[in-house]
Amino acid sequence: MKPKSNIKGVAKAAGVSPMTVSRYFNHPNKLSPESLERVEAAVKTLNYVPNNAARTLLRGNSGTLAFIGHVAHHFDYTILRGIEDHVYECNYLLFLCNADSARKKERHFITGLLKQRVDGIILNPSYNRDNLLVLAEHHVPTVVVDPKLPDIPFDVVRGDSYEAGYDLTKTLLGKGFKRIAFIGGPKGVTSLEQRLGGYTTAMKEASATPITQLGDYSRESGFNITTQLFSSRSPKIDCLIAANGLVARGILMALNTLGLNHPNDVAVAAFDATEEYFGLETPLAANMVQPAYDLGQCATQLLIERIQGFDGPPREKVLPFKLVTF
Amino acid sequence: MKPKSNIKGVAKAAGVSPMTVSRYFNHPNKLSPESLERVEAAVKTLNYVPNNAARTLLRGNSGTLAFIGHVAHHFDYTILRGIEDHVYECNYLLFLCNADSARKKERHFITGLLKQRVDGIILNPSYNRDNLLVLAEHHVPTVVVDPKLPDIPFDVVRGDSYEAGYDLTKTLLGKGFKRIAFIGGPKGVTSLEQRLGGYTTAMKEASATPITQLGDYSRESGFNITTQLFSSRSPKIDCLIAANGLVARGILMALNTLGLNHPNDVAVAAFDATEEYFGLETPLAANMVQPAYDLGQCATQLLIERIQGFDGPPREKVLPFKLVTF
DNA sequence: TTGTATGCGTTATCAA
DNA sequence: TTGATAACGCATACAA
Repeated sequence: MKPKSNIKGVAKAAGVSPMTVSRYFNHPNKLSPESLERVEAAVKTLNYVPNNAARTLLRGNSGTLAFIGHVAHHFDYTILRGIEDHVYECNYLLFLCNADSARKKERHFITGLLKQRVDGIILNPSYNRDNLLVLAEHHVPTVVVDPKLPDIPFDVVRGDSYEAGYDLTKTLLGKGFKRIAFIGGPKGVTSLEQRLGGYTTAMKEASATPITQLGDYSRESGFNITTQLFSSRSPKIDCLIAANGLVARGILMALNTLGLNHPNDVAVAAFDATEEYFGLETPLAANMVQPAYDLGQCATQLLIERIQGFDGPPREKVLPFKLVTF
Repeated sequence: MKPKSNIKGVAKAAGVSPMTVSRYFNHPNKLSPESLERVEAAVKTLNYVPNNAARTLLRGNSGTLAFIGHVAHHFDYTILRGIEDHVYECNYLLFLCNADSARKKERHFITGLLKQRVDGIILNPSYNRDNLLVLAEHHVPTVVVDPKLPDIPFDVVRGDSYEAGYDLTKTLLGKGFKRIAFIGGPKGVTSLEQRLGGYTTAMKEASATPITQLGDYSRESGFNITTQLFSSRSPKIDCLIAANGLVARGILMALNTLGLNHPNDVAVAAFDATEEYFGLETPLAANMVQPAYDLGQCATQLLIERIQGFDGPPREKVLPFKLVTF
């Protein structure tokens, strides 16, 4: 019968006490060279891997983090990559929890993660305040990226949506466009309202009339709104701002169908239109992009500070958008 | 001093024994209605959440699965979604381990997951046989999706690449194309070699000469190969098969630069060109797509069967591609 | 249906 | 530098 692959078995094989083996993994510098060597050999022959469950039980933390969100667009995945890379550097493992913006699914994940004694959570879109409260009650360090709701009792990382809306509109006005419409995106979502605010302000400053047609973030939304917009009235609209890349795609399809040419008849600009969405033939008039990867990295950074004991009031990191061309 | 939020504290608050609380979570049907109610109340007031670490320690399994891979393209992410959804249904939590095809990173994740006593692993591209052996040594149930290497001692799920290559080529020949070239994709990778095999066979059956220019899966690869191909000689090539969506994009860019028109001068077809990569203006001549989501689901299914005790020899599931148009 | 005793693998604490 | 002991929270086996 071969010895069990636990700390005791290794200790016996190495001729030392279990504590020495434990120290081999946790404070190897506190061991004599001889002990070090003997334990190393025993570990190798027994193929021993420490059992994190025992450690978690004892210490109350598991060495794991989690991302709860709704990875639907390329933008979300880029945030996730930023998180992943930083999590990796900090030697944690990451749970991926795609809650699909469904309250029940999100709750399911939260419960599961609490059971696992996850050390911290990065939360992307959540429209549900009560799920956030559960996290607060259990004192799980939590950081929210790109929040959909205002007044959240956690650290928050987001893009500067107001400024982005303002700057994008200014840019377009500067290019000579006069009748600029804002298309798509869900009503009531903080970041979108802020972009809209920036757009509206910039338009008014230019004595232009804001034209907004909200919807959601889908291609269909862009397609339908555009189709309606150009068939109901005979608008003098010369530029459309898409709420995101998918909406832009829908807009382009609609213009195509309508026999209108981008950029000659109507120019299309967008927020967060990532490289993957656009071909060579139709560069956008302008494209204001959130630093998605940085958002992820920054969120992870804040989270780890919390885990390491930072106990100040909720922080808010606001990162600037970038004007991107391709 | 408030009672600790463990099974004992709940037991005391509910006036029952710890075992009754344990049963409340694991075999609630074996409790009297009264006990059930009292425990439920105590759990609620104490905000108690079971500690999975203790359970893992006792049972040896953690209720977690992991995906190790390299999520770079939309295709990979679709596989991941298939995995995620099935994992969710089966009530596991999923670790996301983006190893970026780096041997060292992959090994790091494997070690970490072993420590966590992960119940099973789904492995995507791995070019490293020794990492696979580590998994085998530790008897972690493992399933490989879309393997890059042949002869792997685990369950495997993959697309029928040979048939896909054959069928796609036949389709194009059937459309009247004669001089069809195969562009991009890395040499030595099983699935690509198989596509190539199918392509070659179909070409030979039609008494046509195969023309292949491998590279990798990047847009640059498609761009460069195409540029070279059409400047070095004056080919009578009338159709290009791109190894994937990014390569196709590169090809289209190159043709554009060369002043050649798709589909009139040279038609472009592809494998795995997903919706996101293409606009309205340039539908592909043909597009042979792996059922990525299904691959993920199937892999998860096989994995869970292994976890539940299935102990047969390695299985291989081969799913058919689909011819997709948009 | 309920309860008691025991042990899972590890590490904090204290002692040597 | 090393070791003995106890404790982390839970569920299995058994007893009542």
